Amino acid sequence: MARKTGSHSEITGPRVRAEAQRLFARHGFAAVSMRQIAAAVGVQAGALYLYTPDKEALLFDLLKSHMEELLSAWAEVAPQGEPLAALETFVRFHIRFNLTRAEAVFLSYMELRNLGPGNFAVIEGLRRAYETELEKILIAGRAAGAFALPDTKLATLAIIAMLTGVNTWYREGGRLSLDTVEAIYWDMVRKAVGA
Amino acid sequence: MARKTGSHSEITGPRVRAEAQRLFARHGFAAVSMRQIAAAVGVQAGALYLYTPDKEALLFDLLKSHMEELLSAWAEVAPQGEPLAALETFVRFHIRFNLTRAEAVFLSYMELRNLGPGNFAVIEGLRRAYETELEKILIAGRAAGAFALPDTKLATLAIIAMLTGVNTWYREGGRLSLDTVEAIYWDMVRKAVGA
DNA sequence: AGATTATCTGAACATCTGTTCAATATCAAA
DNA sequence: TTTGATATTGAACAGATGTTCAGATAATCT
Repeated sequence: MARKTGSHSEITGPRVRAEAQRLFARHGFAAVSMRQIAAAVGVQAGALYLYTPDKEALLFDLLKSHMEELLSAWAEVAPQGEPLAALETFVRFHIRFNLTRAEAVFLSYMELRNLGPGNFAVIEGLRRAYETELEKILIAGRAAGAFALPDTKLATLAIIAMLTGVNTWYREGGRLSLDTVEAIYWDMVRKAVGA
Repeated sequence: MARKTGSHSEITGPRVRAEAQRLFARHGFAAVSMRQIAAAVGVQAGALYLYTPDKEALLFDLLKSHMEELLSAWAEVAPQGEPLAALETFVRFHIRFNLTRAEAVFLSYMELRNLGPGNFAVIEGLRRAYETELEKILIAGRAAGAFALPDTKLATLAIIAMLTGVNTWYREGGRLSLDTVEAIYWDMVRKAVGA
């Protein structure tokens, strides 16, 4: 047996990444073997190396793609107007976007330590770029007198931590609708920044 | 070679737990082998099984001890008075306590998935008990008209996520003193709850 | 001093690890 | 229909994995 009927790299490649993301998120990077990923895809372990040079590169690829999609999704939505409206847009965007990609978000927070120094720096840079997007809003709002904040850097990290926390408990069909959750968090953030 | 001079279970036992915690936090539970832990303690792998029935039990022990110490440390500090003061006490306690035990906190958030269902339920129960401590304050404050909160459960989770986030960036000797950080976070929390 | 208990070694177990590669079957183009 | 590129297998590699246990040494008790 060798090449399988109907085999195409445009199909197998994405499936490898998808199964790897699912398994890494569920069990952790180190706890998942290449053979488990291969089995989930329906292929032998050796075939994975047509799609990644090694295991760490597979993780890095997932994290990098996620962060880039996060940044470009924000770029499409990012408002230019008044800081208060911009902050509300950010809060709702962050909650909604992260909930649709819970696995990738989980990985981005939990598996950074499995990256080598170079790869780590790349992901950290992308994360910092995202944080800067929020801080720009806070700085503008403070300059305009709309927000009362002792420290915009800390406020940035505090708000992002608070919003990302939604991922740990929100389940579709639960007690509160996504819209309600967004509204409640926006209410708390708005008050926290003194607006 | 067999028993070593000066060997005592009261010394080796704690060292096993300490090194395991250090290594698990640094590299992740699945990525650390029993032989690595043993080497860090200065002992052969087989000797670890005098102190734990298996690897998962070692992790469970660390998580359970941490959560119990967290709860009992809070019990010693927990104020009875007015909700606003109680909330400030909680905020400062959470930040300060968690920073002194960064490794254990990290483990408690990251390695839960490596526990079997029974052990998982125990830790989750302890975590919920801690969350309830905060929610009790929020409920009392809302009843007294001191806080304006649409949902105390969400506020509980939001506040804890925000405060725990400090662990990801705070470093001793950094830009801000611990006192300043506490004050800034307390300012944001106080405003967020509408007080 | 001798007997008992506590602590640790070192080898062994079966199985799993990431990765490489020659062989082979299918696909797409000429 | 032949040809070359593409996708996959399956075996192999050297080493690591969690765990057990008989044997050996040190500490402690009588």
